[in-house]
Amino acid sequence: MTISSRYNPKDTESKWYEYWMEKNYFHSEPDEREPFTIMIPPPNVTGVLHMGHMLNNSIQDILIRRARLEGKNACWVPGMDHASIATEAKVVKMLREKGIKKSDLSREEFLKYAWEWKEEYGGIILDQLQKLGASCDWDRTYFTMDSWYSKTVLRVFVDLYRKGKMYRGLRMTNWDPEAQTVLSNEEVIYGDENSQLFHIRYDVEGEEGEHLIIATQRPETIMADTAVAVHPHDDRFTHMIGKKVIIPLINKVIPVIADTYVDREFGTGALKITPAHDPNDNEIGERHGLEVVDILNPDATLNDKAQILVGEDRFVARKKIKKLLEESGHLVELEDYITSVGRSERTNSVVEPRLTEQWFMDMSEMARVARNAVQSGDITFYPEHMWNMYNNWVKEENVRDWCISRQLWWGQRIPAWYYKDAHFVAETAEEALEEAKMKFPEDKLTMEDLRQDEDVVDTWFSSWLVPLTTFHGFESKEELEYYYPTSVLITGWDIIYLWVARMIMSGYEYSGDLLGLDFVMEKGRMPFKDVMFTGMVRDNKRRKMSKQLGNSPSALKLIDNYGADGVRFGMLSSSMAGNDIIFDAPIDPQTKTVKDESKLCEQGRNFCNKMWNALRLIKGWEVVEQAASEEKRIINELAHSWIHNKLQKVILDFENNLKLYRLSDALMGLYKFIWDDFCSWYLEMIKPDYQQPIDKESLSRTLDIFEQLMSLLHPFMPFVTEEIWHQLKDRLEGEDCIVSKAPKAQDFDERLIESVERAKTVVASIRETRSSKGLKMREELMVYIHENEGSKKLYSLPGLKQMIIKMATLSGFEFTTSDIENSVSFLAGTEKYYVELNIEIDKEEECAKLKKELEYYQGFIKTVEKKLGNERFVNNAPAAVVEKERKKLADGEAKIKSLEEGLKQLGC
RNA sequence: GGGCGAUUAGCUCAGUUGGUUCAGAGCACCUGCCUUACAAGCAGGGGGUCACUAGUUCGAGUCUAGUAUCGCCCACCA
Repeated sequence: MTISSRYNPKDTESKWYEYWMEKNYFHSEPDEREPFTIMIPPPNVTGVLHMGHMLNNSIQDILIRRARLEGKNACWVPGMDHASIATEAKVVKMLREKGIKKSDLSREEFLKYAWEWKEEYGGIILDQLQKLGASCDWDRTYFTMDSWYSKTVLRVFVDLYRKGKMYRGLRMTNWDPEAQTVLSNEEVIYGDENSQLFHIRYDVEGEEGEHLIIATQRPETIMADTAVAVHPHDDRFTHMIGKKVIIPLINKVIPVIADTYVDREFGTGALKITPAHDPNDNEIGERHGLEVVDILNPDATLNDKAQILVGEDRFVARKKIKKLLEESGHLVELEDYITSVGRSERTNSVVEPRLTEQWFMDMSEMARVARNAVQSGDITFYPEHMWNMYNNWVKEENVRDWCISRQLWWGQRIPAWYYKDAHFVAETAEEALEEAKMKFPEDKLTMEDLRQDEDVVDTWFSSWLVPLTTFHGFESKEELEYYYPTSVLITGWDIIYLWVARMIMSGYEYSGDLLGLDFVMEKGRMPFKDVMFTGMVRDNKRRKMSKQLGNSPSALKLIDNYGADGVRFGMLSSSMAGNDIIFDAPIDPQTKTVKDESKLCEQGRNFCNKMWNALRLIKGWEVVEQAASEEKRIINELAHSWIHNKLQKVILDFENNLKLYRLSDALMGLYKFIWDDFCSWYLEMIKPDYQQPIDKESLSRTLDIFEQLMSLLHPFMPFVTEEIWHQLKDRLEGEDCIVSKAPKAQDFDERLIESVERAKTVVASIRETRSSKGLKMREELMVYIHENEGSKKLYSLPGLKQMIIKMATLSGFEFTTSDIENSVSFLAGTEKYYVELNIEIDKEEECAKLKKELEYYQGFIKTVEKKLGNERFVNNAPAAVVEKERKKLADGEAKIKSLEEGLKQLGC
């Protein structure tokens, strides 16, 4: 049988994924085991797999698979977000390409198209996640507009309304005068445009010659001014505060007020306040109780409240008013100015800030609770410093009420119905009608009399319920009781407020009762125990990877090139919790596009190959009962107890790293152990001579170790480990790596590990000597070690000597009490070794080498002596630290002595 | 403007509670190897004033303050 020297990820990965699915290993049902639950941050239904998803979902898969190997009941719930804005935009675009305008469609017709689009194109990303190896419980896949999900969303809306947390209010929104609709922030595109700053004189009422000059870009709105503001500490204007000024042309009298919002450096230092037509002015107006005068019609022409230029378009009015102001002598100066202007993504017309009625949610109480949840330690953030960012969002002075309405069709329609001036909030139209009938008994209302709110709720108003909702609608309360709270949330810190904070709020607001479950959860109300934040994936210029910039390699092509395991390794090997990761994909110099290549992923692919070849080596051995010789037996014995003990140490580190979500460190620890210790040292130690068999015992121990390594590594690199797992031994039904028992750290013998590590440095030094003298690897050498108490003790460990002979290709390794002629010496620890050479030794070179080393140690003990000579150090430092320094001194002195002897012997 | 973070080798990053020869890993680079699992490999090697300045301390990559540079999030520029 021949196995290829290259591991083939392509066939292997699809084979095992199908196998796992067949065996239903990803599916979870409540049972007596401890649950381990993760909710996927639901990707947009329009999304395609990108680097950020790969990082985020690799991490989730690692934690889920690890939990499975620890014997927990692992449940990873996948889902999709309906993403109202993104999806609606996609559908509108698709319709436009077909020649259909959204405005020609009824709401129902449009939604029909949208659902068709969703069914056909939506959710590609979930298939792509499978390529990555994601072990989600696909039977539980949800969509935030599934009917049962929407039902919960509406129920929450109604409940909050009844608790008095939902209210209608005026808010500055972005108005598209051409489409005559409100736009969401995301639909407004800002860009710098040339403009003019008008300096206009406002005369003070009743004081001849006194005036203020304000600066504005929008002179056509002066008729809507209800105040002029200056900075309270601006010496130029303090005497004006409280006086009245006259708006030119219409001669309306308005007050001069003081507000710190005004920037003294900008313009003239005096700001006209137009609460109806500017968001900031609106806020200032609220602070000072100013009147709101709206002078614009929905189509952005001036209405009769403007008094002049009525019926003119806003931009026509601007030109005309310029002339009027010039004529009346109020236009003092005209300054060219560049300003950022928001335009509608849909019509490209300049967006007009406009006050409209919206639904709001009162956040003050919820924010307080959410703040406490993290502060009190109910929920832990990794890394910890994310608390600062979180706190900045939820602290009292920064919390703003949440504007829930969105002027879109795709989403949960706001469950509010209007009749006359009243509104009725209910889960169904029928209930709303009942309420309306009660209020207006004499009107004989029917459904046709009620008008439902046209808007839908913010997408986050559905996704903030993910942990609470997704276990409902499938089964019963047992599910929620069993899986909730979820174990950990993995998400990017960019949505810490939009999503994380709000899920915490909803978690504390609701227990099972709201969801139609007649119990209150006992385990706690938080939606998750830990939150692990991942960083953003950036390019080598530190820009966020995005489609628009074209700076991201294709996720799927990377998987094609390196295998999912290779890519997972690449993503994880450099990503500390919460830190951004720089993913350096090379640029093709000719096409200037990003290549689907990566050094990190290459390293992952090579790692797969390394393990694959270790497998090939082992599989190639013939087996016999007994070791070939006593010498071999003794080496194998040592090799095994060393690797076994060191493995325990590595597992201990691994477990600790996982506990703290230090996944990179956990992975790299295994990587180094497998590559260096297991492959380079252990396998070389026990490897039989060419075409010789191995003894049964050694082989079975080796297979056990290898098997344990696969089980440990499995969460990070699921495919290659499952493949090797099955190649190692004949497996029974259900005996698969994915459901194996991960080994737990046991006690280990630190001194044994140390002794072998020391021997490894001896081997390295001999190899270095060989290399520097230009000797061939296969040429056998004789090595002596100076006999003393320390060396005798070290080499009393059976097999150590034999191991060095084998690993360093020696003809012999003996104790000596005298110096060896014609040899090169080196120190390992405090022991002195001689490598006997059959060639002439360059004495000068040797001398120089020894002298350099001597100098180093002399300098070294000098600093140690200085430290120990410092009374304050000896008195203040812990005894253990002082003791260590003493040992350093003694060791250093011994080395110096030995080096000096060597120099003397060489005669230099 | 408000907030958060970063600066350690050519590149990407570790360095946990201040204390072993603590200055580290991977990649890249240099030298030598087609040695019998792996050239996607093996064996060796060079390379850093830990951004700067001051302070605390017996002792600072690690703690404090300030400076510089960079990055991000949010709000916005009349």
